[in-house]
Amino acid sequence: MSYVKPKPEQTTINGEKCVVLKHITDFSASRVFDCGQCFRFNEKDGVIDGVAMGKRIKIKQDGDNLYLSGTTVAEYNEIWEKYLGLDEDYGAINADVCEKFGVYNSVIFDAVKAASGIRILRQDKWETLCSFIISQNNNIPRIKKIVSDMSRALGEEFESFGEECYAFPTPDAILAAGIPALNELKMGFRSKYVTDAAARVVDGRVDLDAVDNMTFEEGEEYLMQICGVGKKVADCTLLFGYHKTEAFPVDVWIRRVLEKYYPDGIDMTNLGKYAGIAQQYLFCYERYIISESENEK
DNA sequence: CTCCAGGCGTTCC
DNA sequence: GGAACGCATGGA
Repeated sequence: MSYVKPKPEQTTINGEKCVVLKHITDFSASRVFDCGQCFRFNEKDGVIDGVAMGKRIKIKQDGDNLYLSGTTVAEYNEIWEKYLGLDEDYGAINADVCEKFGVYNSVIFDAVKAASGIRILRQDKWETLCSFIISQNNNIPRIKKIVSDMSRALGEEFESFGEECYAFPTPDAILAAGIPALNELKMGFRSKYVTDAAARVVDGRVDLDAVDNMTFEEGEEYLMQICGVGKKVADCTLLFGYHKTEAFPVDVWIRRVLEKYYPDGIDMTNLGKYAGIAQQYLFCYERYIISESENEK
């Protein structure tokens, strides 16, 4: 049975116009935005609120209904369907992940189950690269604070829902602000890395659109020319910013999870085109299941 | 106080 | 080629 993409409809809740998607499957809004792939959304009173693609959007999930306010059906079709990954058949992807890793590999099986509902967002390339440079040797709440502060300080201002909002800063704005301005945002040693990335994009030494046509390995090598971009940052950028779903930064950190169960190591080659998605499931498995069970001790 | 957080560059062997 | 170390910052 083939996947039927959810169809957006205009509706109204509490007098407010919004877009509704009915009968969505394999989608958990709270997990999608809390799983560490995206740093500009926050959940409050069941509403996920943030800025992406230069626009403010509020998202509320009620069972298999998904409500998007601050947008229109036309804009959903143009931007948010792909951004949210609602154009993809995650039932099939998850089956593929389990098959490639082996259904008898209990870690992956449990991870897919634990991470059920997570989708890989198709985020802006520059925002993804910059955010994951900031992520290094840092924790998610502080990454979110720095990204938020930087957007407020250097991003283009616009109004939404009667509030001032800020787009993610352009490379030009960051380069113009300079390292001292980034230091004031408490970026620490990452200030020079973000500046180097911005400078390379501005002067054309790095063409982020050129990565679209590269293989995963070519994209890795290309992005790693930026000072402060190693394998981990490059892989996360390729996965979340370019949707190159085979990206798998296993050498850097995910092995930690697997070694708990496979002290002798497991074969990480030929994991298929969704290895990056499996990687994110493992990250969430640790974030939501392992960490929580350790907290209970 | 120390340890850690979605790492990376440098230095040294 | 890989191990050890420093790096800014803030929370636990």
